[in-house]
Amino acid sequence: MTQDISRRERRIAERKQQILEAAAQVFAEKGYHRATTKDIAEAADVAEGTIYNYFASKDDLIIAILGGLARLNVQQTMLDAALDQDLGEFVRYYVTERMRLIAPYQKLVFGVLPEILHHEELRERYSHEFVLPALHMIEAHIQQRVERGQLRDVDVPTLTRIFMSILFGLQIIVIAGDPVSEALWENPEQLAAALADMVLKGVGQ
Amino acid sequence: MTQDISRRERRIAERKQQILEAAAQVFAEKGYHRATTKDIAEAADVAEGTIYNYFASKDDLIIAILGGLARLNVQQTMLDAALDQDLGEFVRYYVTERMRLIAPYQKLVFGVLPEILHHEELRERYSHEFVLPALHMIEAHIQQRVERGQLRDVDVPTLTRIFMSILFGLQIIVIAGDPVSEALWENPEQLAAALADMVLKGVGQ
Amino acid sequence: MTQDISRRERRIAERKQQILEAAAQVFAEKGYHRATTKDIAEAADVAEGTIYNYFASKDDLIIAILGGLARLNVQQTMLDAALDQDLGEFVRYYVTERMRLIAPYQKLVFGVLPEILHHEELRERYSHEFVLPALHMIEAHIQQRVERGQLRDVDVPTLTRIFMSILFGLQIIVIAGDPVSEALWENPEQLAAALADMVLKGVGQ
Amino acid sequence: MTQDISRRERRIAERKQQILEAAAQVFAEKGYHRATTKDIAEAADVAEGTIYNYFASKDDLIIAILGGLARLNVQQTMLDAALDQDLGEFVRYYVTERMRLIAPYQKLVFGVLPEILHHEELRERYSHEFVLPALHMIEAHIQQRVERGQLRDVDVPTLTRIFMSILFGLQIIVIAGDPVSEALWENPEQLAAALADMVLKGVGQ
DNA sequence: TATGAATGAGGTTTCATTCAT
DNA sequence: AATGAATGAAACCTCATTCAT
Repeated sequence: MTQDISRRERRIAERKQQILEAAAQVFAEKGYHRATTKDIAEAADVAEGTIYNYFASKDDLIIAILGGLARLNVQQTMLDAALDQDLGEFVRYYVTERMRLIAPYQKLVFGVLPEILHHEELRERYSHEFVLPALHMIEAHIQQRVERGQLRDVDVPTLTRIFMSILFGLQIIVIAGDPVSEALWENPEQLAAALADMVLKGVGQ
Repeated sequence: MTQDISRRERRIAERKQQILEAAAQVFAEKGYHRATTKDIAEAADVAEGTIYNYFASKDDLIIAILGGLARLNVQQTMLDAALDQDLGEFVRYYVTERMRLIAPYQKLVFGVLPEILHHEELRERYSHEFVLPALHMIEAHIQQRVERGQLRDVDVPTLTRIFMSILFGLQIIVIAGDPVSEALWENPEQLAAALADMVLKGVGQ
Repeated sequence: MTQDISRRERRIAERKQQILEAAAQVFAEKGYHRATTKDIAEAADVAEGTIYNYFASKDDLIIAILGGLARLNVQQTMLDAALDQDLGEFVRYYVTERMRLIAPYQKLVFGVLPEILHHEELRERYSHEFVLPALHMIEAHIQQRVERGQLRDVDVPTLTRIFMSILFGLQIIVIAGDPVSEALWENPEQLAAALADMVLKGVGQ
Repeated sequence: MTQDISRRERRIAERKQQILEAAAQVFAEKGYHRATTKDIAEAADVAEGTIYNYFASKDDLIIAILGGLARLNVQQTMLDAALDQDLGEFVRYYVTERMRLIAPYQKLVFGVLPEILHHEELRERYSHEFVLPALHMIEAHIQQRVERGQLRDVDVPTLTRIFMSILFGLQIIVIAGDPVSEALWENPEQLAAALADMVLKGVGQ
């Protein structure tokens, strides 16, 4: 009996996931507004009406996708564990890890971003569940390293934003169609190494 | 007679501009797809039909806006003139200048970005008229400074992308709703100084 | 299961037919351009959007109607079977039959004719699926009768066109509002008899 | 003074004619509904607004064109003069003459026909000013020949309709795209001869 | 629960007509 | 009288959502 319920719940969860993945794929491909519920239904191999048995509306799909994205942030535990790596090693590790996690969702993010940004509630959620946690986690981590004397005396909040900006910004340049950035993006280790080198040592003579 | 023609041409140009600005404003506010031609007409204080006396379609409005954005890039002449500034001074100057130019168009850019990215022709244009020129100009400038021995031996294309990523990426974080980044964004000089400091000297001990 | 599919297919076919008949009626009544999709939807007693579940566009409705008209041509088998009738009997039979078939579609034809004639693809189809088959069938039939020595030595293609012109042309005069022609049109047998008499014997002294 | 007025009137008449011819040409080419007032203005080399200084509406253009068509009918005087020709000669003459007159207006007629047919007032006018006069004139003429004993005893009204149907109907077949009919249409004399031969002698053995 | 046809609000676009210049 | 930009009604069509099966 309890098992029946849990099996049922699992089936529901699976179906939700199936539809969600289809939606994510179609949003990534066409952008939110150009993606129709028909497209999504076809990609999920269900009928259009079925979508509405699992999600209240098309907007609801974005919200659910956003929830999935939130889980993409590098885990706090990983960061804690990484405290013992030296700074360069850590930067290389973090950049590589983050790119590995984010890369598959690049197009999706840009497919739904405008929708998120122009939708009060969604922007709040995106901000609080995805962007700010990532910022704060890395900010705290940097702060700890500063306290351990591994960085020279810089403004930690500013450094955090600059550091994260690189990762976010590179996505834009890649998507905008710069082949050099695309090549960088496809070699996470190499990029991570260059980034670590420049960020740590600076580029001045 | 010739005056009549030029007056007429000027009036047409002014009207185009009026509609374009209204469209830009509405796109910035609502995003391309949520912005209706009705909205644009109201913002421009003309009838809906009038839009089509000046632009062939709603898409055409984006194309025209994109054309306007292309003119936003820091001019080559500015860069050439800046070659004699020392490196730190230059970074501060460039960042400040670019932020000053781009800032008013931030929301607009994110309002139309998804449309651009999912529209073959538009993406090409955006890429070739806006993103790549900015990259190549600054890349050439950096290369010249490398040749003058002002930078240590770094990979110029990579440095260029990293540097520009910071500027593009910061926009995302600001728009995503991080108050710290917003504060940074609103003090271009301060941000420019911090950025120059970190980029040149690095953050390592 | 298979029954379900066939039932579904039948329902779809029926709905298509329902919409098509409504469109035909409205086109006949108002002409293609004055007929709006709203009119058609009302005549079919469905919502406007429903039309587009069955037809890709308003143009598509004409194409479908044209397909229906193509089936209106007197069948080849009928003509073959009629070879043994004597000439006068045959003319009377053919004229009667053709009028009976065409009459209900007169107004429809003239409602969509201009659209067809000014639309490259439609004109081709109308020509190849409706006009030319009718011409060629009757031409071949006449040729056979010539070979059987039932007609004096006339130019068969020319005779064919003249003969068919009478039928097509009478429609125009009827629609143009000549009461005498209308009376003729409403008594197919009488018209057929007169026509057969004149065509066979001529009107000269 | 009076001359001024008449000169002015002549200028107005000329301008009306210029616009009318442009409209006729565009209607013939595109059909009434696909022809825009912009098209007509361009073809007439005037501004769109100018059309409305001479015609009350787009519909008004059709009415005026119809008036021009009415003058196309073979003149009564010509028919009277032809009474002395023998029957075959007359048929050849009439057919040739009518084709010569009508041919240039074929496409125009089919461009505006549906509009005429679905417009109460226009259909009336087309009928009373163009179709019926032609029918009645030729009917009266045939009647006279019957009385002179040149035709065997046929029903004159019916013969008239059949005869005129050939001419109207051939237009349809030509426009519908039958190459044989097109060839016939382009050799009025030959067609007239064949027609006269068949109509007079019949095609039976 | 799954389906997919039906819905209709609302979008973009066209174009006959008006009217200030 | 001529112009052509402005107008806005109305057209065609799309698509998120509903609901009977």
